[in-house]
Amino acid sequence: MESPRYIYVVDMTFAGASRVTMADVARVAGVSVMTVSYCYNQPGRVATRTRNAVAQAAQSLGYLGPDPAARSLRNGRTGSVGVVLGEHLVYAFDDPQARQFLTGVAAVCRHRGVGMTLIPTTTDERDGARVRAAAVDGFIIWTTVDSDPIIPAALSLDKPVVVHGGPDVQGTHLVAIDDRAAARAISAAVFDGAKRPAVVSFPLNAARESGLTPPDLAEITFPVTRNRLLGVHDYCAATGIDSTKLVVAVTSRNERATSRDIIDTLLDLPDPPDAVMAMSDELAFEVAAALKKRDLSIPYDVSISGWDDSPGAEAAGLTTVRQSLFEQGQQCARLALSDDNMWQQPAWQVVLRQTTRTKLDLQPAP
Amino acid sequence: MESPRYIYVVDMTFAGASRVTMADVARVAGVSVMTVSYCYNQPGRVATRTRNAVAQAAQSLGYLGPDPAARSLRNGRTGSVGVVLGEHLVYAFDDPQARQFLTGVAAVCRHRGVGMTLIPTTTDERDGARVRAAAVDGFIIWTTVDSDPIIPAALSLDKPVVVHGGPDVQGTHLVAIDDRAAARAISAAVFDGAKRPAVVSFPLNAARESGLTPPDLAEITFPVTRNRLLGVHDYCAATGIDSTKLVVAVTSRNERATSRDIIDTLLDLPDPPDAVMAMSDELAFEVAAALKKRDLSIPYDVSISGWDDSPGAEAAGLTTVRQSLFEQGQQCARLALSDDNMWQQPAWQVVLRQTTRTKLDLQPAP
DNA sequence: CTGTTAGCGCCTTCAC
DNA sequence: GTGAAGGCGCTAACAG
Repeated sequence: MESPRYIYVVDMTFAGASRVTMADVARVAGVSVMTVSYCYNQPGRVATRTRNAVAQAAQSLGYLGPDPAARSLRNGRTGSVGVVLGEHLVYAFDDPQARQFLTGVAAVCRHRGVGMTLIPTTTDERDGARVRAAAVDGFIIWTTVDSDPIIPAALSLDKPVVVHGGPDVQGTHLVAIDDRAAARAISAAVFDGAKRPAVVSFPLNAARESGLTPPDLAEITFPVTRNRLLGVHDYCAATGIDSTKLVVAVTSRNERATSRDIIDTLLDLPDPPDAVMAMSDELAFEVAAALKKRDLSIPYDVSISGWDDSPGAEAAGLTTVRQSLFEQGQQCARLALSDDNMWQQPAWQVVLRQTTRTKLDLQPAP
Repeated sequence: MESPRYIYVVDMTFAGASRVTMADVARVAGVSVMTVSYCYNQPGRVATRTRNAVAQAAQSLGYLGPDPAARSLRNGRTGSVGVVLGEHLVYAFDDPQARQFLTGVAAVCRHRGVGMTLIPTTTDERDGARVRAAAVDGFIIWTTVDSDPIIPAALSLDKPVVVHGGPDVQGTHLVAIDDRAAARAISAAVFDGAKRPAVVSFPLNAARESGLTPPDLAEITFPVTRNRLLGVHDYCAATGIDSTKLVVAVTSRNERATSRDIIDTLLDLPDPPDAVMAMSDELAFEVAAALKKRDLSIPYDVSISGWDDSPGAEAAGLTTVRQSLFEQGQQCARLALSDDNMWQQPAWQVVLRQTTRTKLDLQPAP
């Protein structure tokens, strides 16, 4: 003997509602199906009396409006933007950058009354299918590797595809600051006068191996990481630093606990750095904590810089690259909803505070 | 003159793909439409040769798999769970509790390969329509007020509805700890020996007015807030404390910065509290900071307790109610996907640390 | 293992 | 201001 899975409110307004269709409402109201459809989609077109009759019929039957699946089959819109966070999904809510970005996306979605669908991926070959099977009107892809197959998969659907961070693929919109220029500028702030510059870097590629790597640009497939390292090299080239001597500590994740080991390794080198450019404020905070533990002063023994100017950077006096992930999230959402043709590259700015020694003015050229 | 909105990869595999249907593939492969459908949905059922022929036809036409809208119109499933965070949506990613919860939901979704659709609401009368218009297989509703209309709206669709926190509505699944019992237990820990107990509370209702309110239970429509205050009253009743003398500082949001003013007001009362039960660890941290600013010692001048045992509580030595929002998120997701009939109420536990003076054993009865 | 039939619930198109 | 026809792309149910 089976018992019902759910117990419904007895009110007939709601019972079994999902099986009621426009046709039922039309029959009860004594009008055609089209009239019911108009009542929901172009109410101005329907006579007030008719509209009331339809409303009453709908109410008495517990009809609750057009079915979303049928509607989107018919008109091709789903009312949701897809957001692909990659393997990242499960810890996206812990990453301050991803959070600010998602908040920006959410703000636009809420304003427009559209949903945001987080699409899970797992780095296996079924990801393309999952992306294509998502009922969304456009895609936002959180920073990924150069030839991530989900990008062509998303592109194949004839819907807007917006990539945040990178890579820059033909047919997509790229929303990202000029990481290379910003890296060059922040290098000037943090490496000014340094003898032994070092970088604490995001992962190089999907393998996410941590290590003290000499920067082999060829194996870097995360565009953000690559562009920032290129910017550092630009600075080295311009100032006569031998960039092959640059130490790059690569973390496997943008998270303090995860990066602790490699940062310790970096600071305990026989010839430890006297200036550290970190690719995020989080990582910079961890470097600062590690320096404090070693009784090294910032910026006199070691100057450090972060990236993002996240909440907390100001209080910590951290020199950093300011950018608004929130605004970038908003921009991505607008582009994914085809609601913004006025593309402009997001702004960035070097914010000089107390963790670096330089007094130079390091803003980007206008 | 119009220029094309997107530039597509020239590869014909992808161009204009979205207009290719199963019928086209069937024609080219020389089979029926059903066979193509089987190839995608029950490949084991199709002969290898046929399957290859279909795959080749699909490839040559640039067919990329079944259209999600058509598929869900037909079979009634969408492959996504809806999550309603209320007005909360835009700052949900800042709230540590909501984040842990969402991470739990995301973990299950990723495992099952289903998406999670965040449904925006704005507290206007169109919310019901927005909820119903979401193409999802089930709803998860983040803690809300007693008679939030989105609950009947979601219920009317004949899909599983899971409410986290509260309210407990017939026909929905409720996932929440026994807040009342837990509040009584944590009260025993934090108020033990106190002369002037106080509570720093979540909002009472959707108005979210901050204030130093005498606890009028009738106006409280957030079940979580109500249950926790009831638990405090239970404790008062059992120990002979006059609960009308209990001071309740109500915050408008579970966030440190927002709650600062009311906490200052509370601590600067002519007769300030000597024990504070806060409804979250965040709020407790803010209380601790405010006490420190006043050079009051914890727990000797003032004992305090938090709620959730979030990361950070242990390091701070905070006495708190431990619960796993992550597991609760997982449970909600499973229920929303009709994948879990083994419902059991989530566990909680009082964790005694250094911010309270009591040494009693305060675990829940088995 | 493959095909036929019959819609899913709605909205575009075109008539009146 | 309203209605009739037709089909969006797919799959459940049932043959064979």
